[in-house]
Amino acid sequence: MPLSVDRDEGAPAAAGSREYRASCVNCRLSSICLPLALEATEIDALERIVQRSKPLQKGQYLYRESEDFQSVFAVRSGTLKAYRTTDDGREQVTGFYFPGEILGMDGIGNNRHASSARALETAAVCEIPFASLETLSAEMPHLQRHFFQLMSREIAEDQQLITLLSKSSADERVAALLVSISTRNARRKLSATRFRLSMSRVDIGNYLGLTVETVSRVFGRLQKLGALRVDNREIEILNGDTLAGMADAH
Amino acid sequence: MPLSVDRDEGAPAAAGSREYRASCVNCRLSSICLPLALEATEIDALERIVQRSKPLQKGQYLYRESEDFQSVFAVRSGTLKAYRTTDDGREQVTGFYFPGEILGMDGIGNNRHASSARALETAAVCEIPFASLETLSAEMPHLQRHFFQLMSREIAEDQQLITLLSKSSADERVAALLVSISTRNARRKLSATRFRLSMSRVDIGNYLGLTVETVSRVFGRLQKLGALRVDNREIEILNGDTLAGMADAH
DNA sequence: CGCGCTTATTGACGCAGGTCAAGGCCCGCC
DNA sequence: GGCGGGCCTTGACCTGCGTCAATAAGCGCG
Repeated sequence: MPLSVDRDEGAPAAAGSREYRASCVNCRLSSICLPLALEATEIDALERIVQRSKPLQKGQYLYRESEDFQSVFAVRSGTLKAYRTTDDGREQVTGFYFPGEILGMDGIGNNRHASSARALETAAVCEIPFASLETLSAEMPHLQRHFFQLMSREIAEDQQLITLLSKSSADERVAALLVSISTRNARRKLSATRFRLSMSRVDIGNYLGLTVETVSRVFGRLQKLGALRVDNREIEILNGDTLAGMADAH
Repeated sequence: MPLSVDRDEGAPAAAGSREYRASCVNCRLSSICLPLALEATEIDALERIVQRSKPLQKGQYLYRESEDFQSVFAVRSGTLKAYRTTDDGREQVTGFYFPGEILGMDGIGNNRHASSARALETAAVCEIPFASLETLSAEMPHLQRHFFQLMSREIAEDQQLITLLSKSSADERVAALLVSISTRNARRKLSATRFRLSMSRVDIGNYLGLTVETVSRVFGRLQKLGALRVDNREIEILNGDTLAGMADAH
């Protein structure tokens, strides 16, 4: 199997190459994951600390809750889910991560991962050792700021999920997730209206605080409304306005 | 009214003083809000950027959603709540902040506050201009790390709330909040078993995704169980184990 | 001290979504 | 290609919490 696992792969490696050094310069995801203001020499310094590792197979762990925290990760291709396990064994999916997005930042606080992360499909990530990142950040104000911003946005996004869980109906929750995925696809220049869900109904339900059955019924309802066409995991958004309307309001 | 508004006030100002310069050295909350590893000269540099401002009266805003972000704030005394308003006007309380805790970090990401914050009772805060904090962080590795950690912990806490909202019953949610308040009180060397709630039932319900009526009924139930004594806003925890048991598991 | 307001409690009732159960479909594997 | 196991859908029923409503209890204020 070639190194490139998916069309999202940032910089396609030369066929047969085993070269795992990252190349942020050529990565077409850099606009999402890097601060734009970095200069060439700065990107170079960053590249030197970033490690590109072997692709993860579906179901493989990137890291596990309460493991020592060493690095944060940028998704190159594929999708991952992060989740935490409660004391009585229930899981809570806390996020889905698409190419260009950063995960693992919840481990910084206690030097220990606060959640587990695993691949929903074959996925490749860049590993960014946090100690190096800290050192580099002290020298590169843009980078420092960028990471403060990334973390802050993660907070803001979690707060949005909190609001969703606390105040919205099942229909609104599912609509909001679909809109979110659609928006994130658009940012990666993929179709905002047709895509394949990489996560199961169970994961969706878990993330949104709903049961599988309810998720399924909601898909049915949205389809009947003409907002959506659902064929198993293939989604086509027929009426984005309807969906957006449900998503961010009453 | 004297400057000192509450026994939580970090460094009691000399009577009649109008001196709003902060004194982190003398502040007995510094163990919560500052990195322990800072050296005296470093604390000094930090103090120079921290501003201590006029106390807020109950209901006054510290900042409002979508205002320009300038600073983060450390609570000196009193309690604040942070909340965001959805497009259709509903509010979601995203957190309560007690002395020693930092709020406003969700504004860094977009240079714009992602939530509003107002005082639940008379409260005093230290203002920490973020631009200065960034500059200083680049020079002081301990400080940089400390803020990364603070933000990371905020993420982890939000994720805990997500889990609570998504997976727990009304009883469990209320129990979890009480345990959280109790723990935070203990950290400030206050009683972990007897305290006065600074927030209304409405705020509690809003935060936990419940109605006032449900919160009220839960208090009733917990009381009948003998876990609690409730007298309006006065709480006495009679059986912390029962409560903790409900809080963090099924 | 009594007036009016906000906050809290309590009860009766309804419904969104959970639960349980059954059946169909997709897909990897031999 | 057909077998097996997970994934998804659909239906019938049940329940925890929301909603509505009425009353009470705290509290600032004149």
